[in-house]
Amino acid sequence: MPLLAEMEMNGVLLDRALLNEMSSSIGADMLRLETEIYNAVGHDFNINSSQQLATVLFAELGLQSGRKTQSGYSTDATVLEALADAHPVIKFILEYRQLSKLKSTYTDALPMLVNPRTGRIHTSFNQTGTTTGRLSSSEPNLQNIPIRGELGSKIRQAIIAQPGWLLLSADYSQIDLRALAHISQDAELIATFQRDEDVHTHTASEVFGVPDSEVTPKMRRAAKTINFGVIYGMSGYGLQQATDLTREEAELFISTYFSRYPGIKSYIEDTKKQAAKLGYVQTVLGRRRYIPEINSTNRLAREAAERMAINMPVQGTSADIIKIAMVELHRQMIKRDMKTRMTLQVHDELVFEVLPGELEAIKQLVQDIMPNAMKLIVPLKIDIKVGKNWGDMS
DNA sequence: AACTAGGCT
DNA sequence: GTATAAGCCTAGTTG
Repeated sequence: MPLLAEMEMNGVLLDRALLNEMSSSIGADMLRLETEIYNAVGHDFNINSSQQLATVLFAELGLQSGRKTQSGYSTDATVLEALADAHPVIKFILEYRQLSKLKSTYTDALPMLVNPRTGRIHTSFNQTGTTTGRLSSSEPNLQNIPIRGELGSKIRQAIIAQPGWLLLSADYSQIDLRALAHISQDAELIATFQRDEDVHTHTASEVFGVPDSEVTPKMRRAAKTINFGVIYGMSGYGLQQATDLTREEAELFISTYFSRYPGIKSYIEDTKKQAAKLGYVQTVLGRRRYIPEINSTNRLAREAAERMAINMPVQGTSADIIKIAMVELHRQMIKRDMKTRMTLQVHDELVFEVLPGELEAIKQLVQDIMPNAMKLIVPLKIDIKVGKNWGDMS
Protein backbone atom coordinates (compact mmCIF):
# COMPACT_ATOMS: atom_id res chain seq x y z
CA MET A 1 0.00 0.00 0.00
CA PRO A 2 1.30 3.43 -0.81
CA LEU A 3 1.42 5.97 1.94
CA LEU A 4 -1.52 8.32 2.01
CA ALA A 5 0.89 11.05 1.00
CA GLU A 6 1.73 9.33 -2.26
CA MET A 7 -0.25 8.64 -5.35
CA GLU A 8 0.45 5.42 -7.12
CA MET A 9 -0.45 5.99 -10.71
CA ASN A 10 -0.59 3.62 -13.57
CA GLY A 11 3.10 3.63 -14.39
CA VAL A 12 4.87 4.17 -17.68
CA LEU A 13 6.43 1.81 -20.19
CA LEU A 14 10.05 1.94 -21.26
CA ASP A 15 11.71 1.23 -24.56
CA ARG A 16 14.41 -0.88 -22.94
CA ALA A 17 16.15 -1.70 -26.20
CA LEU A 18 16.62 1.99 -26.94
CA LEU A 19 18.02 2.72 -23.48
CA ASN A 20 20.28 -0.31 -23.68
CA GLU A 21 21.70 0.79 -26.97
CA MET A 22 22.16 4.31 -25.64
CA SER A 23 24.01 3.07 -22.56
CA SER A 24 26.45 1.17 -24.76
CA SER A 25 27.08 4.00 -27.16
CA ILE A 26 27.42 6.56 -24.37
CA GLY A 27 29.80 4.21 -22.57
CA ALA A 28 31.97 3.94 -25.68
CA ASP A 29 32.01 7.73 -26.08
CA MET A 30 32.99 8.15 -22.45
CA LEU A 31 35.91 5.78 -22.87
CA ARG A 32 37.14 7.80 -25.82
CA LEU A 33 36.79 11.05 -23.89
CA GLU A 34 38.58 9.54 -20.92
CA THR A 35 41.58 8.78 -23.11
CA GLU A 36 41.55 12.27 -24.61
CA ILE A 37 41.41 13.81 -21.16
CA TYR A 38 44.23 11.70 -19.71
CA ASN A 39 46.37 12.48 -22.77
CA ALA A 40 45.72 16.19 -22.54
CA VAL A 41 46.52 16.23 -18.85
CA GLY A 42 49.42 13.81 -18.93
CA HIS A 43 48.11 11.27 -16.39
CA ASP A 44 45.11 9.35 -15.08
CA PHE A 45 42.75 10.72 -12.47
CA ASN A 46 39.12 10.28 -11.46
CA ILE A 47 37.18 12.67 -13.68
CA ASN A 48 34.11 12.15 -11.50
CA SER A 49 35.92 13.65 -8.55
CA SER A 50 35.48 17.42 -8.54
CA GLN A 51 38.28 17.60 -5.98
CA GLN A 52 40.78 15.78 -8.21
CA LEU A 53 39.59 17.75 -11.22
CA ALA A 54 40.16 21.05 -9.43
CA THR A 55 43.71 20.00 -8.58
CA VAL A 56 44.39 19.09 -12.20
CA LEU A 57 42.92 22.27 -13.67
CA PHE A 58 43.99 24.91 -11.19
CA ALA A 59 47.15 23.53 -9.60
CA GLU A 60 48.71 21.45 -12.40
CA LEU A 61 47.53 23.24 -15.54
CA GLY A 62 47.50 26.62 -13.85
CA LEU A 63 44.10 27.66 -15.21
CA GLN A 64 42.41 30.66 -13.66
CA SER A 65 40.30 29.46 -10.73
CA GLY A 66 37.01 31.18 -10.06
CA ARG A 67 34.16 30.73 -7.62
CA LYS A 68 34.84 28.74 -4.45
CA THR A 69 32.67 26.07 -2.89
CA GLN A 70 32.76 25.15 0.78
CA SER A 71 35.59 22.74 0.16
CA GLY A 72 37.61 24.26 -2.68
CA TYR A 73 37.40 25.72 -6.15
CA SER A 74 34.23 25.07 -8.12
CA THR A 75 34.45 23.03 -11.31
CA ASP A 76 30.81 23.30 -12.28
CA ALA A 77 29.64 23.87 -15.84
CA THR A 78 29.50 27.68 -15.64
CA VAL A 79 33.11 27.78 -14.41
CA LEU A 80 34.28 25.32 -17.07
CA GLU A 81 32.43 27.11 -19.85
CA ALA A 82 34.28 30.30 -19.00
CA LEU A 83 37.56 28.35 -19.34
CA ALA A 84 36.63 26.61 -22.57
CA ASP A 85 39.10 28.63 -24.66
CA ALA A 86 41.89 28.45 -22.10
CA HIS A 87 42.66 24.75 -22.53
CA PRO A 88 41.49 22.04 -24.97
CA VAL A 89 40.73 19.56 -22.16
CA ILE A 90 37.81 21.66 -20.87
CA LYS A 91 35.45 20.79 -23.69
CA PHE A 92 36.17 17.09 -23.25
CA ILE A 93 35.42 17.34 -19.54
CA LEU A 94 32.14 19.16 -20.15
CA GLU A 95 31.10 16.50 -22.63
CA TYR A 96 32.19 13.71 -20.30
CA ARG A 97 30.15 15.22 -17.47
CA GLN A 98 27.05 15.38 -19.64
CA LEU A 99 27.37 11.79 -20.80
CA SER A 100 28.13 10.57 -17.31
CA LYS A 101 24.97 12.22 -15.94
CA LEU A 102 22.71 10.83 -18.63
CA LYS A 103 24.13 7.32 -18.36
CA SER A 104 24.23 6.95 -14.59
CA THR A 105 20.94 8.66 -13.81
CA TYR A 106 18.83 7.62 -16.78
CA THR A 107 19.93 5.07 -19.36
CA ASP A 108 21.49 2.73 -16.78
CA ALA A 109 19.16 3.41 -13.86
CA LEU A 110 15.68 3.46 -15.36
CA PRO A 111 15.60 -0.12 -16.69
CA MET A 112 16.49 -1.42 -13.24
CA LEU A 113 13.36 0.18 -11.78
CA VAL A 114 10.91 -1.65 -14.01
CA ASN A 115 8.48 -3.60 -11.86
CA PRO A 116 8.71 -7.26 -12.93
CA ARG A 117 5.01 -7.84 -12.25
CA THR A 118 3.65 -4.91 -14.28
CA GLY A 119 6.55 -4.37 -16.68
CA ARG A 120 6.26 -0.68 -15.91
CA ILE A 121 8.01 2.06 -14.00
CA HIS A 122 5.99 3.20 -11.00
CA THR A 123 7.28 6.46 -9.65
CA SER A 124 6.04 7.83 -6.34
CA PHE A 125 4.34 11.20 -6.57
CA ASN A 126 4.92 12.69 -3.17
CA GLN A 127 2.17 15.05 -2.11
CA THR A 128 3.76 16.49 1.01
CA GLY A 129 7.35 16.89 -0.08
CA THR A 130 7.59 20.54 -1.10
CA THR A 131 7.26 23.92 0.56
CA THR A 132 5.22 25.44 -2.26
CA GLY A 133 2.53 22.83 -2.89
CA ARG A 134 4.15 21.25 -5.88
CA LEU A 135 4.33 17.48 -6.13
CA SER A 136 7.66 15.77 -6.21
CA SER A 137 8.55 12.46 -7.83
CA SER A 138 11.00 9.82 -6.68
CA GLU A 139 12.28 6.31 -7.34
CA PRO A 140 12.63 7.27 -10.05
CA ASN A 141 12.10 10.99 -10.42
CA LEU A 142 10.06 11.18 -13.61
CA GLN A 143 9.80 14.96 -13.35
CA ASN A 144 13.38 15.44 -14.50
CA ILE A 145 13.63 13.17 -17.52
CA PRO A 146 15.97 14.88 -20.01
CA ILE A 147 14.53 16.84 -22.90
CA ARG A 148 17.33 19.16 -24.10
CA GLY A 149 19.80 18.18 -26.75
CA GLU A 150 19.88 15.21 -29.07
CA LEU A 151 20.62 12.68 -26.34
CA GLY A 152 18.15 14.19 -23.91
CA SER A 153 15.36 14.03 -26.43
CA LYS A 154 16.32 10.45 -27.25
CA ILE A 155 16.00 9.45 -23.58
CA ARG A 156 12.55 10.98 -23.51
CA GLN A 157 11.67 8.92 -26.58
CA ALA A 158 12.22 5.83 -24.42
CA ILE A 159 9.08 6.65 -22.41
CA ILE A 160 6.48 4.98 -24.58
CA ALA A 161 2.81 4.08 -24.82
CA GLN A 162 1.84 0.42 -24.89
CA PRO A 163 1.58 -1.05 -28.40
CA GLY A 164 -1.28 0.56 -30.30
CA TRP A 165 -1.83 3.25 -27.68
CA LEU A 166 -0.75 6.90 -27.61
CA LEU A 167 0.69 9.40 -25.18
CA LEU A 168 -1.03 12.76 -24.87
CA SER A 169 0.76 15.66 -23.22
CA ALA A 170 -1.08 18.81 -22.15
CA ASP A 171 0.94 21.64 -20.70
CA TYR A 172 -0.07 25.02 -19.38
CA SER A 173 1.43 27.89 -21.35
CA GLN A 174 3.36 30.31 -19.06
CA ILE A 175 1.33 29.31 -16.03
CA ASP A 176 3.67 30.92 -13.50
CA LEU A 177 3.68 34.28 -15.30
CA ARG A 178 -0.09 34.13 -15.65
CA ALA A 179 -0.36 33.43 -11.93
CA LEU A 180 1.97 36.37 -11.33
CA ALA A 181 -0.23 38.61 -13.51
CA HIS A 182 -3.25 37.59 -11.45
CA ILE A 183 -1.60 37.95 -8.06
CA SER A 184 0.17 41.23 -8.80
CA GLN A 185 -2.66 42.69 -10.88
CA ASP A 186 0.01 44.34 -13.00
CA ALA A 187 -1.81 46.10 -15.84
CA GLU A 188 0.83 45.56 -18.50
CA LEU A 189 1.33 41.87 -17.78
CA ILE A 190 -2.44 41.33 -17.64
CA ALA A 191 -2.87 43.11 -20.98
CA THR A 192 -0.15 40.98 -22.56
CA PHE A 193 -1.98 37.77 -21.72
CA GLN A 194 -5.42 39.16 -22.51
CA ARG A 195 -4.13 40.06 -25.97
CA ASP A 196 -2.59 36.59 -26.16
CA GLU A 197 0.84 37.98 -27.02
CA ASP A 198 4.21 36.29 -26.63
CA VAL A 199 5.12 37.43 -23.13
CA HIS A 200 8.89 37.37 -23.57
CA THR A 201 8.75 39.27 -26.85
CA HIS A 202 6.47 41.85 -25.32
CA THR A 203 8.70 42.32 -22.28
CA ALA A 204 11.65 42.81 -24.65
CA SER A 205 9.68 45.39 -26.56
CA GLU A 206 8.81 47.26 -23.35
CA VAL A 207 12.30 47.17 -21.90
CA PHE A 208 14.24 47.92 -25.10
CA GLY A 209 11.68 50.42 -26.32
CA VAL A 210 11.10 48.90 -29.76
CA PRO A 211 7.96 47.52 -31.42
CA ASP A 212 7.30 43.79 -30.93
CA SER A 213 8.15 43.26 -34.60
CA GLU A 214 11.67 44.61 -34.06
CA VAL A 215 12.56 42.43 -31.08
CA THR A 216 15.66 40.39 -31.94
CA PRO A 217 16.26 36.85 -30.67
CA LYS A 218 18.93 38.21 -28.37
CA MET A 219 16.56 40.78 -26.90
CA ARG A 220 13.88 38.15 -26.41
CA ARG A 221 16.36 35.85 -24.67
CA ALA A 222 17.32 38.57 -22.21
CA ALA A 223 13.65 39.33 -21.58
CA LYS A 224 12.93 35.66 -20.98
CA THR A 225 15.70 35.52 -18.42
CA ILE A 226 14.30 38.50 -16.58
CA ASN A 227 10.71 37.26 -16.74
CA PHE A 228 11.75 34.09 -14.98
CA GLY A 229 14.24 35.93 -12.84
CA VAL A 230 11.53 38.16 -11.45
CA ILE A 231 9.60 35.16 -10.20
CA TYR A 232 12.72 34.09 -8.32
CA GLY A 233 13.73 37.50 -6.95
CA MET A 234 16.80 37.82 -9.15
CA SER A 235 19.30 40.65 -8.57
CA GLY A 236 21.30 42.71 -11.02
CA TYR A 237 24.28 40.52 -10.26
CA GLY A 238 22.26 37.39 -10.98
CA LEU A 239 21.06 38.77 -14.30
CA GLN A 240 24.58 39.70 -15.26
CA GLN A 241 25.80 36.18 -14.49
CA ALA A 242 23.02 34.62 -16.53
CA THR A 243 23.47 36.85 -19.59
CA ASP A 244 26.26 38.63 -21.42
CA LEU A 245 25.11 41.98 -20.07
CA THR A 246 27.46 44.06 -17.96
CA ARG A 247 26.56 44.74 -14.37
CA GLU A 248 25.47 48.28 -15.27
CA GLU A 249 23.35 47.09 -18.19
CA ALA A 250 21.76 44.44 -15.99
CA GLU A 251 20.89 46.98 -13.29
CA LEU A 252 19.42 49.32 -15.89
CA PHE A 253 17.52 46.45 -17.47
CA ILE A 254 15.91 45.54 -14.16
CA SER A 255 15.03 49.11 -13.21
CA THR A 256 13.51 49.67 -16.65
CA TYR A 257 11.57 46.45 -16.24
CA PHE A 258 10.08 47.61 -12.96
CA SER A 259 9.16 51.00 -14.41
CA ARG A 260 7.24 49.23 -17.20
CA TYR A 261 5.68 46.71 -14.83
CA PRO A 262 5.04 48.74 -11.67
CA GLY A 263 2.52 46.19 -10.40
CA ILE A 264 5.27 43.57 -10.24
CA LYS A 265 7.44 45.93 -8.25
CA SER A 266 4.61 46.53 -5.76
CA TYR A 267 3.91 42.80 -5.55
CA ILE A 268 7.50 42.16 -4.51
CA GLU A 269 7.55 44.97 -1.96
CA ASP A 270 4.12 44.14 -0.54
CA THR A 271 4.90 40.44 -0.32
CA LYS A 272 8.08 41.06 1.64
CA LYS A 273 6.21 43.37 4.03
CA GLN A 274 3.33 40.95 4.49
CA ALA A 275 5.67 38.06 5.11
CA ALA A 276 7.62 40.06 7.68
CA LYS A 277 4.42 41.02 9.47
CA LEU A 278 2.58 37.70 9.37
CA GLY A 279 5.48 35.25 9.16
CA TYR A 280 3.96 33.50 6.15
CA VAL A 281 2.93 33.94 2.53
CA GLN A 282 0.11 32.19 0.70
CA THR A 283 -1.23 31.14 -2.69
CA VAL A 284 -4.47 32.35 -4.26
CA LEU A 285 -6.21 29.41 -2.60
CA GLY A 286 -4.70 30.15 0.82
CA ARG A 287 -2.02 27.47 0.92
CA ARG A 288 0.54 28.85 3.36
CA ARG A 289 4.28 28.72 3.66
CA TYR A 290 5.75 29.91 6.93
CA ILE A 291 9.05 31.73 6.51
CA PRO A 292 10.57 32.40 9.93
CA GLU A 293 13.86 33.64 8.49
CA ILE A 294 12.06 36.62 6.95
CA ASN A 295 12.91 38.70 10.02
CA SER A 296 16.43 37.35 10.50
CA THR A 297 19.10 39.85 11.45
CA ASN A 298 21.46 37.94 9.16
CA ARG A 299 21.14 39.76 5.88
CA LEU A 300 21.94 36.77 3.70
CA ALA A 301 19.42 34.58 5.46
CA ARG A 302 16.82 37.34 5.32
CA GLU A 303 17.33 37.98 1.62
CA ALA A 304 17.10 34.27 0.86
CA ALA A 305 13.83 34.22 2.83
CA GLU A 306 12.56 37.19 0.84
CA ARG A 307 13.16 35.36 -2.42
CA MET A 308 11.26 32.34 -1.11
CA ALA A 309 8.43 34.65 -0.08
CA ILE A 310 8.29 36.20 -3.55
CA ASN A 311 8.33 32.86 -5.34
CA MET A 312 6.00 30.71 -3.25
CA PRO A 313 2.65 32.38 -4.02
CA VAL A 314 3.41 32.18 -7.74
CA GLN A 315 4.76 28.64 -7.90
CA GLY A 316 2.21 27.49 -5.33
CA THR A 317 -0.76 28.96 -7.19
CA SER A 318 0.33 27.14 -10.34
CA ALA A 319 0.52 23.96 -8.28
CA ASP A 320 -2.98 24.57 -6.91
CA ILE A 321 -4.31 25.04 -10.44
CA ILE A 322 -2.91 21.85 -11.91
CA LYS A 323 -3.99 19.84 -8.84
CA ILE A 324 -7.59 21.01 -9.27
CA ALA A 325 -7.41 20.03 -12.93
CA MET A 326 -6.05 16.59 -12.03
CA VAL A 327 -8.85 15.88 -9.56
CA GLU A 328 -11.56 16.97 -11.97
CA LEU A 329 -10.04 15.11 -14.90
CA HIS A 330 -9.82 11.94 -12.84
CA ARG A 331 -13.47 12.27 -11.81
CA GLN A 332 -14.63 12.73 -15.36
CA MET A 333 -12.52 9.85 -16.66
CA ILE A 334 -14.01 7.54 -14.02
CA LYS A 335 -17.50 8.75 -14.78
CA ARG A 336 -17.01 7.94 -18.45
CA ASP A 337 -15.45 4.59 -17.59
CA MET A 338 -12.45 5.42 -19.74
CA LYS A 339 -9.49 3.11 -20.26
CA THR A 340 -7.21 6.08 -20.80
CA ARG A 341 -4.98 6.75 -17.77
CA MET A 342 -3.36 9.86 -16.30
CA THR A 343 0.25 8.80 -15.92
CA LEU A 344 2.55 11.75 -15.18
CA GLN A 345 2.48 15.26 -13.79
CA VAL A 346 5.46 17.53 -14.39
CA HIS A 347 4.45 20.76 -12.62
CA ASP A 348 2.74 22.40 -15.59
CA GLU A 349 2.16 19.31 -17.72
CA LEU A 350 -0.04 16.22 -17.57
CA VAL A 351 0.70 13.08 -19.58
CA PHE A 352 -1.96 10.50 -20.42
CA GLU A 353 -1.69 7.03 -21.90
CA VAL A 354 -4.54 6.99 -24.35
CA LEU A 355 -6.61 4.27 -25.96
CA PRO A 356 -6.85 5.57 -29.54
CA GLY A 357 -10.63 5.22 -29.58
CA GLU A 358 -10.74 7.65 -26.65
CA LEU A 359 -8.34 10.23 -28.11
CA GLU A 360 -10.98 12.76 -29.10
CA ALA A 361 -12.82 12.31 -25.81
CA ILE A 362 -9.75 12.88 -23.65
CA LYS A 363 -8.65 15.84 -25.77
CA GLN A 364 -12.06 17.40 -25.23
CA LEU A 365 -11.98 16.75 -21.48
CA VAL A 366 -8.48 18.16 -21.12
CA GLN A 367 -9.39 21.22 -23.16
CA ASP A 368 -12.55 21.76 -21.11
CA ILE A 369 -11.01 21.21 -17.69
CA MET A 370 -7.41 22.46 -17.59
CA PRO A 371 -7.97 26.06 -18.77
CA ASN A 372 -10.97 26.36 -16.45
CA ALA A 373 -9.45 24.82 -13.35
CA MET A 374 -9.20 28.24 -11.75
CA LYS A 375 -10.70 31.54 -12.83
CA LEU A 376 -7.87 34.06 -13.06
CA ILE A 377 -7.93 37.63 -14.34
CA VAL A 378 -6.02 36.34 -17.37
CA PRO A 379 -6.96 33.33 -19.48
CA LEU A 380 -5.21 30.00 -18.92
CA LYS A 381 -4.00 28.34 -22.08
CA ILE A 382 -2.77 24.83 -22.79
CA ASP A 383 -0.89 23.13 -25.59
CA ILE A 384 -1.78 19.56 -26.45
CA LYS A 385 0.52 17.13 -28.20
CA VAL A 386 0.16 13.47 -29.12
CA GLY A 387 2.66 10.77 -30.03
CA LYS A 388 3.77 7.20 -29.54
CA ASN A 389 6.45 8.31 -27.10
CA TRP A 390 7.22 11.28 -24.85
CA GLY A 391 10.07 12.47 -27.05
CA ASP A 392 8.48 13.21 -30.37
CA MET A 393 4.95 14.49 -30.18
CA SER A 394 2.97 16.90 -32.31
C1' DA B 1 26.32 12.05 5.96
C1' DA B 2 28.00 16.01 3.66
C1' DC B 3 29.31 17.93 -0.47
C1' DT B 4 29.38 18.81 -5.45
C1' DA B 5 27.32 18.52 -9.64
C1' DG B 6 23.54 18.41 -12.85
C1' DG B 7 18.89 16.66 -14.74
C1' DC B 8 13.85 18.95 -14.90
C1' DT B 9 9.86 22.86 -14.33
C1' DG C 1 33.43 42.91 2.93
C1' DT C 2 30.39 39.11 0.96
C1' DA C 3 27.04 36.95 -1.70
C1' DT C 4 23.75 37.28 -4.99
C1' DA C 5 17.60 32.91 -9.04
C1' DA C 6 12.64 29.37 -6.79
C1' DG C 7 11.44 24.30 -6.19
C1' DC C 8 12.85 19.36 -6.47
C1' DC C 9 15.80 14.17 -6.78
C1' DT C 10 19.84 11.26 -7.83
C1' DA C 11 24.65 9.86 -8.53
C1' DG C 12 29.43 9.82 -7.33
C1' DT C 13 33.16 11.11 -4.16
C1' DT C 14 35.02 11.88 0.26
C1' DG C 15 35.92 11.40 5.21
